Amino acid sequence: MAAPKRRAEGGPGAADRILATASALFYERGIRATGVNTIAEQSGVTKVTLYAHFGSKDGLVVAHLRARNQRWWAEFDGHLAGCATAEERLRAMFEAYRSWVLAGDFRGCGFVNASIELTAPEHPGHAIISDHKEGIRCCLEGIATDAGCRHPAKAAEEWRLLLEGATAIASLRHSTEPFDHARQAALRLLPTAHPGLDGGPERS
Amino acid sequence: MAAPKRRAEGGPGAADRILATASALFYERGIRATGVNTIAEQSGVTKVTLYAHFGSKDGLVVAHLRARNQRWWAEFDGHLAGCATAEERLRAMFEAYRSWVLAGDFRGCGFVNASIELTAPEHPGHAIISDHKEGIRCCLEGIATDAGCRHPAKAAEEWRLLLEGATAIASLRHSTEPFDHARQAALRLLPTAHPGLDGGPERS
DNA sequence: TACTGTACATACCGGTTTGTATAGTCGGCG
DNA sequence: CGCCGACTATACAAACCGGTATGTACAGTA
Repeated sequence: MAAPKRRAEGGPGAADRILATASALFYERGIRATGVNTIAEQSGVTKVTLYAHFGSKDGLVVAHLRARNQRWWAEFDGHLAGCATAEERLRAMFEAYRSWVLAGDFRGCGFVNASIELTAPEHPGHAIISDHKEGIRCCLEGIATDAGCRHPAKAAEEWRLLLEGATAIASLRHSTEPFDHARQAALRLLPTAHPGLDGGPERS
Repeated sequence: MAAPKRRAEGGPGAADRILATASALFYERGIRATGVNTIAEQSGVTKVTLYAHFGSKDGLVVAHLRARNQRWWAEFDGHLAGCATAEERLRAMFEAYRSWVLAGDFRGCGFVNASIELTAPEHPGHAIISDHKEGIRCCLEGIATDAGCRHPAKAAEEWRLLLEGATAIASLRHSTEPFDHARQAALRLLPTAHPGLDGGPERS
């Protein structure tokens, strides 16, 4: 058995164990590729218990996305803590992603992956995914504002594209390089070098 | 019946019909979410015929990726034809992606989506996906060279991140805006404004 | 005429999917 | 003590998965 059938004193309860294994498997193998049977087995729990806690597989998927979002921001705040200037925070942002690749279990953005797998557009998971991405954009806009950009929203939008693109390419090549390139490009777009111009002449 | 059982005179053969429907369904609904039964039905063909032509579902997936790659480059060449300068070609690149969203059936990059769904790292599809992405990078590097960049490879890498990120975000929001932002950022990174400097001061 | 290639129809294989029904076991608490 | 909530074990349903076996119909060709 992978886990004790009966909750060890002080150990995590069934619901926590289920959510933890589901979160891991959904990210590592994909949502569709992971069956509820496997999740139940791996968490040392019966399917009945799983359904008593989460109602359906979709319910478990939603719980997984919520939990992942929380974990993401917790880890992220840790990376950004102690950054004084806006540029430092921008660097930390890319560095956070970079270290994520090094952690080993990197398989791209779990939210983007989920949104691809969740074909039904009305799936409640999509709202969580949108919120997550909007949160990142918002965070970047704060950095742009603090950096004195004239158009912070625009800068944030461009940085987020670099971040997102680097995540996609890093996932394909299993490399940290894309984040180095993305960081360099982002800093070059940072208007510190060209104050009041958002990084350069206005072109479209 | 969706299609005539027997090949109409001059119409596409069974293999072509199978590949066409499979390609459409794999992209629109996802690979795992599309069963061979559905593909056979939709193309007006029996499963036996499908297996006679493609051997297995994986074989069909590979054929789909190959076909999609060919179609992609064909359409792409059309967009780039008639562009004189390097900047025009760069603009056309983003414009091609933009018009793709407008076409209606946009659901992100089919190759990135496939690579997420094809969990097994040894799946032959991954090689096709890598080739596709490398082809784009190569195309961008050509543009960067023609534009007189000192480090064309670097510029190409950055542009591709913008392109890839815009595709991901556009897929989430079903909007053409990401490509506008990406194009603007790419042009700002273009060294035309700062010849010999690859778009600005060297920062890292 | 005889053969070959292509596609047909039908039925089946073992396995997996999500989800449920039923009955039993255990620990803690009033 | 009795009860309740959390959990287990087993079994099942109904659909679907990729893939195969058997046999037939028809067009073209040597």
